[in-house]
Amino acid sequence: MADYSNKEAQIAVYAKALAHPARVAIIQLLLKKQTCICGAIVEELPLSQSTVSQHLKELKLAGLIKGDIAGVKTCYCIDKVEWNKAKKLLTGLFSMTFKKENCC
Amino acid sequence: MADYSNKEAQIAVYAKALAHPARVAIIQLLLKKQTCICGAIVEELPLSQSTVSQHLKELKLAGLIKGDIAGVKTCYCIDKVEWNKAKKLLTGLFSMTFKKENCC
DNA sequence: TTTATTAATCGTAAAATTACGATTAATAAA
DNA sequence: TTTATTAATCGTAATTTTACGATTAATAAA
Repeated sequence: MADYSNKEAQIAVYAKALAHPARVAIIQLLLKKQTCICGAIVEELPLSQSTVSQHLKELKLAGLIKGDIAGVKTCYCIDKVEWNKAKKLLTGLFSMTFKKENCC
Repeated sequence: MADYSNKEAQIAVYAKALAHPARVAIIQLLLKKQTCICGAIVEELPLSQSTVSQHLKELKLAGLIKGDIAGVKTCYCIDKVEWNKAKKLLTGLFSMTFKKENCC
């Protein structure tokens, strides 16, 4: 009956950001690669430039990444502070202990 | 250009399941509570019975929970095996190390 | 200055999500 | 058997997401 907690809402925001394989792929790319130029990301994905741009926008909206315009190109990278918040919340959820054996 | 990996796709499936505060709340409830009767879950959420049922269906579809019909009621609980798979994939993603300092 | 490159945004269509009330099917209780 | 309870499903409307091509704005290169 009560409303959701901030924590629950924020977990949902981060989870939603990772709720599409393209965005998961982008995040992994940014974690691994030396470069984070938008064009390179587009090349790695089976999607058009505009669609990739949209996914980048969503990740940016959730706070997980940030973009830095460098001339004609844009350099993306993980926002470490926000990423660690997400890590804390998500791993926190998954590290909760089961209070009882399954009832089902 | 290539397609997504199974891993990326599966991470997205689990993340999508957690991409709504109501479903995060349900999962937390099932992790904490002694009881997991559908009616009790409905009472805890600011949503109608049918909407909660829909969210339960989505969580079940992602594999994270299972339901056991017990007479007129239905008892829900976390699917531990699947939950641990999700835990492994998600915490795996978040434990990836940064290969370089931020470029932005 | 003109041309090319890069990435964001616009416009749009199709599909998916979210929410609800109403109905249904199944079991339990009277 | 009749009535009540529970939860799934149906039907539906509103919103959001996803995807693309086309256009735009900005910078770089010729």
